[in-house]
Amino acid sequence: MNAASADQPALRRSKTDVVDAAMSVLAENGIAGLSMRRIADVLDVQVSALYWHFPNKQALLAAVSGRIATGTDASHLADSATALRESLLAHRDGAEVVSSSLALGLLELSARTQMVEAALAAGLSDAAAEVAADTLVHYVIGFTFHEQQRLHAAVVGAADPSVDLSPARIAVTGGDFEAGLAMVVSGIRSSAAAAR
Amino acid sequence: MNAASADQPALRRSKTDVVDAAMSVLAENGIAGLSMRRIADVLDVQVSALYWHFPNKQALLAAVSGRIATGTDASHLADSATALRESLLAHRDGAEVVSSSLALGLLELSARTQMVEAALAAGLSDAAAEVAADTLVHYVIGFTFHEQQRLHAAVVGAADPSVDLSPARIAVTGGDFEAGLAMVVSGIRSSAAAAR
DNA sequence: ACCTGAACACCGTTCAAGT
DNA sequence: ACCTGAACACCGTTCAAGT
Repeated sequence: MNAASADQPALRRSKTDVVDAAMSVLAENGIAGLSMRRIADVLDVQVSALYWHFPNKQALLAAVSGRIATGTDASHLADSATALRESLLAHRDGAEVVSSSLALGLLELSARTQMVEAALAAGLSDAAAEVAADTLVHYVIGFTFHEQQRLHAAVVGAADPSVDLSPARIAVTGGDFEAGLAMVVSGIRSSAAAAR
Repeated sequence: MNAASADQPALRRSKTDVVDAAMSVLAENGIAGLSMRRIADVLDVQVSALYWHFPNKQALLAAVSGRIATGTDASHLADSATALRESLLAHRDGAEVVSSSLALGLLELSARTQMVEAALAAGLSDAAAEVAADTLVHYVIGFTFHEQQRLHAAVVGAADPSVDLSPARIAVTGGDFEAGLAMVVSGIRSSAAAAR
């Protein structure tokens, strides 16, 4: 017989376990299916148990956001932006999840910190570097959010049929991101040149 | 006695009436409180009646989005962006409502069309003009979305206390938008110069 | 310290039936 | 053509109570 017998009190879950479960629900069901009940099911626990670990759903979502937007090290503006975009793309609805936590002030983006440093190194003033970082973050999240919602709409078939979902158009998206990014970065650089 | 006596069959509602009701619920309760039941209450109608006018909530939201992002005429990139931003700011949670309809391909932005034209006039190629317009739209919506969620968080008190909500910081936001906008526009212009 | 069980006050959507 | 009434399958959150 096993040391853990069948009538043992149920094993304790950590905050980490709860976030793990949330990540797997997100991967399988997307943000629309990321409910407290489904997370509880994965953990084989009552919904109310989750509220011992997190005060509410938004706090749990903030922890999930932290898992999605992992720290990266990049010293150039474009590299930080690309790294942020890749971390968002690596998880279903990543941009939307991160966007909500960010807007509520529940998440600090390491990519943003890197962008501020890169902007300072490029010669921007403190205030301009903050603005530049926010501008880049907004661009990356906005673009990726839009892209991920369209991908999901394509799968579900909920989108307007006039939306162009042809493979050629989808494939081109990566290039569009980089083209727009180049414009934003060049604008940031020229604002440094203007201040010099 | 009035021509419309009390036992008359209830008066018919138009699609316009439904959207009107949705607009007033949005103004009073925000997007989180914009439920089909509340809209039905305003119209003094059963929830199911709304489904005769709109196939689902997203379609109704798209109509609401059309009301928010009203057509404007501007011939410069920065003017179109500012006009779009102002239309979003004029309605509670305007950026979030428009963002979701846009991502699902259920809304055409006249501001975006104007931006494409302005970019072409500035000398961009067709493809670059599309990218430029999308970049600007992402910037405007991302910035305004973030700003409106923070304003709401400030009212509700749901935000992290470390978030700086001092009047000075809030007042400075308008300037930050324009500073970031100037960077993006300058980047777009320089991409035209590079292609020349 | 961590969880159960049950309840509260909601959701969006469907559908037969009425006028 | 437009709406009612009722139901279905969900939500997030709270709270007394258990171990």
